[in-house]
Order: sequence, then C-alpha cells, then structure tokens
Amino acid sequence: MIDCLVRKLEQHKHLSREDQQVLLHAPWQVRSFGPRIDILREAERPVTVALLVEGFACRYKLLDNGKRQILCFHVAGDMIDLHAFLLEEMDHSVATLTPVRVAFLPHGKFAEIMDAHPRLARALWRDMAVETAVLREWLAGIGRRSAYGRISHLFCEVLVKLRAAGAANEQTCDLPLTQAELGDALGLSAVHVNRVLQQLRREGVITLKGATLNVKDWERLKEAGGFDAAYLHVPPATEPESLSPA
Amino acid sequence: MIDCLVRKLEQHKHLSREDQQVLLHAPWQVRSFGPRIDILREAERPVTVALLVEGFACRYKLLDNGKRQILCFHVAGDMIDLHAFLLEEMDHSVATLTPVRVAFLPHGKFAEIMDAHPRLARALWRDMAVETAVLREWLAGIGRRSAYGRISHLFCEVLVKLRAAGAANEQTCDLPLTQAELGDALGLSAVHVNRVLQQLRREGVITLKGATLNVKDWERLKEAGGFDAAYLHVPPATEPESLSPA
DNA sequence: CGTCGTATTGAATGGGTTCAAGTAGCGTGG
DNA sequence: CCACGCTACTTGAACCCATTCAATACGACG
Repeated sequence: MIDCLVRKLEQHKHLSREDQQVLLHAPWQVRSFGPRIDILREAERPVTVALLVEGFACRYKLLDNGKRQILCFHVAGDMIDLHAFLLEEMDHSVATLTPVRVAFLPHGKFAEIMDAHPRLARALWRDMAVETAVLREWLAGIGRRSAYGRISHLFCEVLVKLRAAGAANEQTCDLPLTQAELGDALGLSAVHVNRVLQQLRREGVITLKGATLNVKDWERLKEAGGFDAAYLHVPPATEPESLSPA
Repeated sequence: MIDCLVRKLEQHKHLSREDQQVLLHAPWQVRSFGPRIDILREAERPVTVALLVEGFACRYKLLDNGKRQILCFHVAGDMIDLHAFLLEEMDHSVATLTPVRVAFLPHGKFAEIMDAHPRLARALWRDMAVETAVLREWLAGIGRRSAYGRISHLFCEVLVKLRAAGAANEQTCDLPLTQAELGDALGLSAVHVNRVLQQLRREGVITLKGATLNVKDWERLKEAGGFDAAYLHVPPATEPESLSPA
C-alpha cells in the first residue's frame, strides 16, 4: 500500500533495501475520505505527515474576493503535507476529488526517519522539487498562455504524469474534474472552459466524457499547449512519444 | 559574506555552531555578474550550487509563444539552483536584475555537507518550502486577482520580504524592476502595469520612482491586494504591522 | 545634444467573464 | 417505473478588463 510511494521514489534512484523497509514498516495509520472533502485546511497545524495511497486530491487557496485557485493535483504516491512538516502551519488547503485513502505518520516518527536516512530524505526532497517545478509551469501557463493553450497543456501534463505513475494507457486516463474545477485550476471561468472543451472536441483533438480523458491527437494537443515534458522530470521511457500521430 | 544565508536560516531555528561553521567555511567561489544577465539557462546541468550574496535576481521561463513569465525574485541569502542539485537539469532560467555576486559550491561538496548535517539539510529544505509557498501565492494571484490586486499584493510581499531580510525600513525598499519586468512577473502587459501604477499613485497609496518603492498607505495597499503575510512564513516580529495607518 | 531605453498616453480590439436561461444525466423516494 | 430534484453541462448576449498598436515624452548618459 505504501509501496506506491516507494515505487515513485525509485523511478529516479534506487533505494537501499533498508531505506525501503523503514518506509514500508513505519507505523502508518490509514483513513478513508469521501469525495470533495477537505483533508487539511489553511491555518491548521497538522501533527502528522500524510501520504495519498488511493484516489485523487488537490491543493487550493480561497482568496478574499471569494474566488478559488487550485494549485496542483495529487495522485496515489504523493505526500500531501510535507509543507506543514517543514513550515508548521498550512498556508493552503487540501481537498479530495474522488474517494481517497490517506496514510498518516506522526511528525516525530517521520523526522527520525529523515534524519537517520539521508538518502531517503534526499529522495523526498527531490520529489518536492518536482512538485515545485510543476507549480512553476502552471504559473507560466496561467500568466502567459491563452485559455486554449492552458487547457491543452494541462491535459498533456495529466496524461504524462498518470502514465508515469502507471495509471494510464497510451491515450486514455482518469480526469475526475468538473468543468468548474478545471476553471479553478486554470484561472478561467467554468463557462469558458466549456467552450474551449467543445472546440477541442470539434477539432478531434480530445474526448472528455465523465471522468475519462481521451487524447485522440497527441501531436496536435502538444502543439496547442506548447507542451514540453522536461519540467516533469519523469524518466524518458514513460513519456508517450510513441503515441499515434493521428 | 556567506552569513547572509546563515542569518536567514537562523530566523527560523537556531543552528548549532558546527552547522554554521561548516557552511561558512565551505570552499565557496565567488563571482560577479552585471545586470540583466543570465546566470543559469534552461536545460543546463550545473555542477555547483549557487548562493546569491549580493544584488537582485529572478527566475523566469520563456514560452513557445515568445512571452516570458518571471517566476520569483531572489535577494541576498537565497540559494538559486538547489533545483538543479536535486533534479540535475534546469527547467527554467535565472537572470540578474541588478549587478550581483554569487557564491558557488560543487555539488559533491554540498551533498557531503547535507548528508552529514541533517539539521542543516532540514533548514535548507524548509527554505525551499517557503519559496514554494510564495510560488503558490503567486499562482493564486495571477489566476484569480485583478491587475490592481496583483500589483498591490506584490508590493506588499516585496516590502515584507525585504524587511525580514533587513534590507528595507518601515515603508521604503528597493524594487529594481522596469514596468515590463513587473508585467512579466504578474502576467500583465507593460502598458497596463503603467496605468495601474498611476492609479495607485493618484490614490496616494504608493510612490515608485526609479528603483525605489515607497508605501504611503500600508493598510490601503494590503486591503487592495488581499494580502495576508502568513504564506511568507517569516517570524511575526518582522512584519510591518506597525506601519503608519495613513 | 542626440540617442536609446523606459515611461506615458490614446484608441481600437478582443479574449474571457458574467448573467441568465435552458438542457441533460442520474440517484432517490414514492 | 416515473417524477422529482440535484448537479453538471450547454448556449446566447452583453459587457469589461486588459491587450495591442502606435505615437509621444522623458531622462540618463556618452
């Protein structure tokens, strides 16, 4: 169960048997949550670290003007509150999208492991750096791309990330988001998301039905979003270069 | 010289004498750069870590549509390429704004220090988490705030950050940015930045002349930007709550 | 004193929002 | 099994914030 984390960390660098064991056998406590539920709220001070082991979640911020910005999406294997471990207080919230299961581990225990296993600490640190790299790409996209480009880019990102996590095939993956949520993630209104989606469908680039995204023309989508997977820092083998060009 | 880093790290938690010494006496190599120069470019693979010891710099991304997005600003005491240490390859560029001095340390040496001094590693890790927190706030601002709000918010942030770094007084600080650069940071056109600045001046909220920002009405600016300093995770004492309310 | 970069101004355009109404899909209870 | 009600999705029209283009002013500096 915890091995979704081990698997992810190992994608980049092999972990020693000991490092793996210490993670797997730590006293994690697993809890389940329904969909669209806050797991952590801004200004909270968690006493545990949390690992998403199943389902989809997202970070978000509520602004004083009543609007919401989704900051990133999380899938199984992601640590969702390392920030609070390092900074004490949450400066944003984390909510579920689908039903999820989350494994918790007390800060003290986690700190012990980190201090005693620098390799493991480094791997988690690196993982956080990847998350930050994605955040930077989002910033660039929201700041400087058109709605059409942003949506295309997000779809590229999701497909590559889920393929790397082994949770998607060639051109299809889960995307359990309403159009309003897509808007909140991309800095757009739900109405405009709707119109752009229709355009993408009309052009035969994608299909989006229920919670399933189907990329029918990868090259076109990539082009539309100006997508270059480098910032995701996934092993090249897992990139979908091999997708049917039409 | 390197103590700008030590000072920053100590703001949060005291470092042992040994931790301090190991940082201060590492074999740093200092180099100077002129203004508006790239220090690191996207796709590069640096073999050192870099610490900004004097001047202002920024990260940025160039998009395929020719536009630029500035991702964050850096001041003395900031590590500017920990990402490349963790991820190998730069996924964005770092450029100077003013003339700067940068201290370099080989990755190998840095890795040794990190592995041998978990406390120090944790402090740097924490520092990176703060940078990420700021990035999230930028994302929320660009995604969901008006131009007027974004500019106000940025000015609040800069003032608080520089005050915390001891590089600003009550209401005045350096801001060595052209309006075009402000636009690139905020996802706005230079023309519109200009118009909003004039409005802020007209309203008597700020003054911005050359490279100097003067906040004449902190409360008003804070209100306009919906600013709440929590995300900066600076010690409360350094926040400018005490500013003249008019 | 000319020149180059930065700041300023005006007018026209447009991408995206907002508001409002209508439709489709789906689980629930009668 | 159907009516109900919810939520998500869709569509149209009016509006507006911000962009773009283009011209002008300013100011520092050689």
